[in-house]
Amino acid sequence: MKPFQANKEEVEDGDVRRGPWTLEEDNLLIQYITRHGEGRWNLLAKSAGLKRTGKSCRLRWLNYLKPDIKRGNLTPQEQLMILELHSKWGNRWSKIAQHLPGRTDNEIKNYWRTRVQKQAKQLNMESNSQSFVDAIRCFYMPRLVQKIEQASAASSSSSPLEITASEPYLPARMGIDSIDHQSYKNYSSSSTSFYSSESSEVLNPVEASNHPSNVINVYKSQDNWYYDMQEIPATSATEQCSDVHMADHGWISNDMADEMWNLDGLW
DNA sequence: AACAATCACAACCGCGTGGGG
DNA sequence: TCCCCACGCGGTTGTGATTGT
Repeated sequence: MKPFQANKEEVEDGDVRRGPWTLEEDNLLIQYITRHGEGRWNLLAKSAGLKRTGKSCRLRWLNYLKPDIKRGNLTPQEQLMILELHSKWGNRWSKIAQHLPGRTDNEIKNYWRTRVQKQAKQLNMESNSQSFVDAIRCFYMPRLVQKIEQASAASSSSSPLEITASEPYLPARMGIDSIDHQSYKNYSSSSTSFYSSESSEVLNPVEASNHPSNVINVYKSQDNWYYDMQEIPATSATEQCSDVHMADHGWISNDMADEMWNLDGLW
């Protein structure tokens, strides 16, 4: 949907307008908030001369007009962050959005519904099922990390290396028969930590009771996200994502691994 | 080229919460 | 304590764009 486009479906219910915002309305809202600030949305709507509800004004501002809104596709880093945080917090979109500067809860929610839930559907899984959570952790998240690494490698000539990993993170293809456990073990579900630049604190420290040293640290500096993948001892178990573990869950198969792989382009 | 199906995302809706009177 | 209001959150819907047939 293009912004600022007048729409024949626009509705005026009494004195309240609904539907897509016009450029004129956007300008009114921006000008008013620039002068008077946010808040008191119902009053703001009236005072600004907008025939909109306060709710509508607030939503338009927060999700679209606010200056620090970041537009464009989510980066692999951001996608990884969303997957990780959602696995922790569920549909707490606002809370998740707090850790993705410039991204709104609405945007994250839409991403989840259109991309992630689609994956679940195609795999005949419930998006909130443990099986799908495992699928995300064991297939998609490592692949995102791989993407991040590749992007980092591609840009390393012009900028400092942002991601540290001593070896290829995953085998090029990860069918169930070809899993390279030694390289795959570097990512484990229960041990990912995120850091914020503002506070330098661990945002969601998850104690990995079984694999305490298997960690990907994610932190932000300026406008860039950084990943710090710590090596883990060779003796660490790989049960989180091993074929044995998956078999225990009763959902993995060669076919499914292939199917997951074929869906890779959708991400 | 035309139509249908699907995607992406802006916008709306209902509900819960908290503060003030 | 109750009521009202503002606000914020999560779920859902609507619609233009894109892709497939």
